[in-house]
Amino acid sequence: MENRKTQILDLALKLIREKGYVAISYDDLSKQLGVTKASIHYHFEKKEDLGVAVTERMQQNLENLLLFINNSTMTVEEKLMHFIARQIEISGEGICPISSFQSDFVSLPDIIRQKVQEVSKFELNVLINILTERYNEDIVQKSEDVESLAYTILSCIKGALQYKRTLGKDVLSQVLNQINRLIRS
Amino acid sequence: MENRKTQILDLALKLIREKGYVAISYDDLSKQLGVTKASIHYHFEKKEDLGVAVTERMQQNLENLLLFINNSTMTVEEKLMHFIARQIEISGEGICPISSFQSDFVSLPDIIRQKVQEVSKFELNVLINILTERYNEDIVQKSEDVESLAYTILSCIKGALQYKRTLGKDVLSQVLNQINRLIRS
DNA sequence: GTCTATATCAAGATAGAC
DNA sequence: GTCTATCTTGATATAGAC
Repeated sequence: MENRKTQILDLALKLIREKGYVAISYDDLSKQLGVTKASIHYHFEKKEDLGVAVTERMQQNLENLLLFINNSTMTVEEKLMHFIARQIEISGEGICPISSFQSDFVSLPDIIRQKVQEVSKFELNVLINILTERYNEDIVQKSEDVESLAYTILSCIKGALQYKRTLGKDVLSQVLNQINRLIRS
Repeated sequence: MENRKTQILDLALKLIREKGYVAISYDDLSKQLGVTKASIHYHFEKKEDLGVAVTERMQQNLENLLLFINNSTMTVEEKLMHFIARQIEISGEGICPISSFQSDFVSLPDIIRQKVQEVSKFELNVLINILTERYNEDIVQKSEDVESLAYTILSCIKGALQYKRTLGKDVLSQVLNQINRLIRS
């Protein structure tokens, strides 16, 4: 069943956002799906394989987002807000999966580490593209400024999603206001 | 030996920054210190006890920082930069221990979760104090603005420390530039 | 493709000697 | 205060039946 494989992947991604890659087990997955551990091992022989598949799903999600944004009639600012909204929306009760992998980074197998770096760079580039378009319309800025702005926006969002856990939900909306200040000034 | 206890605590804090609370084991600690697991269990009967002790150490570190800042002759901007520099300096090869606990949050025992929330709130207040002083000197701003600025600076720094792992070391300096923009505008 | 059963290993934890 | 030895549990992983 190709469907089951996707189902496992979806759940794994959700649990990684909630508990992290190191903390999730085949037992967690199997119980929540009502199948046995062995069944999951059939689809993803080793945990590493599951981890790699998850990063590929993340990459895919970002590519879909990029396509959607590029084919839309949104203004550049709307695109940026859409990008940010997606990050928040996807996270649900958890944090961004990239943050999750970053926290577990030294415990990850090499292959997963490489994949996470790839996804992370791709995500940065998606944001840089959006911001570059924005700055071409208005004030022309040095490309380094756009890059550092992209770094900052990503750091802010991901950091805020984590602070939500210890400081409460309103962290995000407040941080969004400050991001808007950065973009407009 | 009271010294051994501190030694364990120091190492635990370091390893939590590098690998996270869930990922570290009494085996890691004992091997690196050249003692047995049982010896560590003597000082911290359960892993939970070690986790709590680590959060108390974090709280202590923040209190020391606050004292140092309040008793110094630094300008407010220098205080802020000192605050940020400390966060970075402490992290070493890892991320901020608060971020680390936030990532592991749902896997933590209740007591540790509470402690982490306390430390997190205290850290926020230290930063708010610094910023409030700053804004009293210059433009008077609404207190909510100071709070949201504090949220944002914390999120930025912690997020950037994590992105360092996937995007490289220069993330931090670039983010710092943007934080300066936020403070001055 | 999913199951039962089992092997293997590491982790948290405890008992008791020194 | 540190040690050896041991228990228990949970996790990754594999073999083989259905």
